[in-house]
Amino acid sequence: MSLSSGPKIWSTLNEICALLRINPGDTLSDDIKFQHKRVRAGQSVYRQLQRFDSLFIVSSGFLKTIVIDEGGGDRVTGFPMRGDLIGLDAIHAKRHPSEAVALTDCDVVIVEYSRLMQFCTGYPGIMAGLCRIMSAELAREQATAGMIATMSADTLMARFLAQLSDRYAELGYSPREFSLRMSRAEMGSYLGLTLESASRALQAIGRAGLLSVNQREVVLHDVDALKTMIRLPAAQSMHRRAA
Amino acid sequence: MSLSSGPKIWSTLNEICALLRINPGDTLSDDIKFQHKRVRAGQSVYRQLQRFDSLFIVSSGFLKTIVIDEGGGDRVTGFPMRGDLIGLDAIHAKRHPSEAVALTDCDVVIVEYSRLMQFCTGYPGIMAGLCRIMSAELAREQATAGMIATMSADTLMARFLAQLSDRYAELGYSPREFSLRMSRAEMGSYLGLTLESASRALQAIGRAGLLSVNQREVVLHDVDALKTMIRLPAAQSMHRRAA
DNA sequence: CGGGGCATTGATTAAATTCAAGACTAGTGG
DNA sequence: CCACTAGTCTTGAATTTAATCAATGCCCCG
Repeated sequence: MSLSSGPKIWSTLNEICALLRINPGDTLSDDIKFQHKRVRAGQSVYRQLQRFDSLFIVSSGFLKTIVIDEGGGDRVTGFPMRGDLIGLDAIHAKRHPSEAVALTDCDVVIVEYSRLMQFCTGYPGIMAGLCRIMSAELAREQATAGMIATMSADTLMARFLAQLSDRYAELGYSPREFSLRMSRAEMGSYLGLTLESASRALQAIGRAGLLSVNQREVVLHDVDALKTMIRLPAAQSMHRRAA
Repeated sequence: MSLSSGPKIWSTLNEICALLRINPGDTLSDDIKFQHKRVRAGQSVYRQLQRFDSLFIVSSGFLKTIVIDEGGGDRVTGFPMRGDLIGLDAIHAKRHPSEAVALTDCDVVIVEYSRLMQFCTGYPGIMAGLCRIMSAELAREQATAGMIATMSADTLMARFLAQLSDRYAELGYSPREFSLRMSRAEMGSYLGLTLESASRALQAIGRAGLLSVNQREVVLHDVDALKTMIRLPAAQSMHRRAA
């Protein structure tokens, strides 16, 4: 169905399971198809307060999820990329508490929630997979949340870069050299910092010799050192310039 | 329902659904029973790194969930109470990434995960309920996480107290007058503050006339005002004493 | 070539942490 | 019954960190 000539607009259930790294445990008909949706950079996959009916799987591209508080200020809660299932936080209230904005042109698979529930009853492997994904998300949030309160700006930034590096590696990209797809303000918001602090933290790590940064292009010189500084208890900060 | 003579040691599937506020959508046999477990104050329901096989539903008592980082320092991630399902973050890795410690004597229902999955395939209502619970947890974490980075210590504390008040109200206790079951250090850890800052924030709100606090006993004088100060954008802080 | 976002950098200010005493409470044993 | 002790909580002063305020520089795009 998908011709090499253009973007894919339908995926089978099997393909979806592969994207999500779920082992369905049954043979699935290739007749079960899910539609794709293309989203331009700057556009939203779903908006806050919008009625929930579908989850989305990122097939390609890079997005941010944000929560907009009463005051109109928005906070970045994540940077979904290929293989991520987004919209899970909307199941509870049947309404999206957050918004997913494409940072690059994106291709997402539309997974209607009622349909997903049907597959869950039919295929226990899919249900287990869904639970595992939600659990992982929960554990990740939990681990991150507390760090933000405890760690210094420099350490937070190091952790963020190390995480990004790992995710790129998983997707088969270079874990050493990549492009940040988000602005300093977006990074900062995600880490609970101002854009100035985010910039300074990045520069500080650069001065320590662990990376080179030029605008949004980053080269990590020592990924291991980056990961090491994360687990330093009270983080000897790098506020002196490298001699 | 439970005889006054002693603690209940078994619950039916129906009772569990009621506790979790799930509508199963089917009639369930009362022959399906789940064992309870009593936990003394200070004891753990499960420990970090322990192998995962069961979730737990809090039937009575008050607990804290903590994550212990490499350095041995622990951070509080939540304060589960009656009706809360705990251990969900362990499904993914089949190992508990956090630990649940009883702050008072507790009674929890043991829900073996493999059994739960079976009920999920048999009863779509239960599966939907589980998904809703996990989604709610996810949304809650997300909403809280960012606030910690953005809001002032006073505002965080106000928010925390307002939340506690709401939860007590839901359980049929007084939303105005209650006992904090945790230490200042535990509150602080949950909010990303030191114990001193937690104490000061509490005193500041007290001086503003919104509450009286004596050790762990709290009386909220104006719950609405408390909730109002939460949504003030940059929080005119209350660092002057009330005239 | 000019203009509008972004990003960096510096100086100042505000907030929370840290360090350090003391005060209250409950529990223990004389 | 009263001191005594351990644990928790409050309060104060100093220090530190990141936010804020304010330019300036850089790059891409029209």
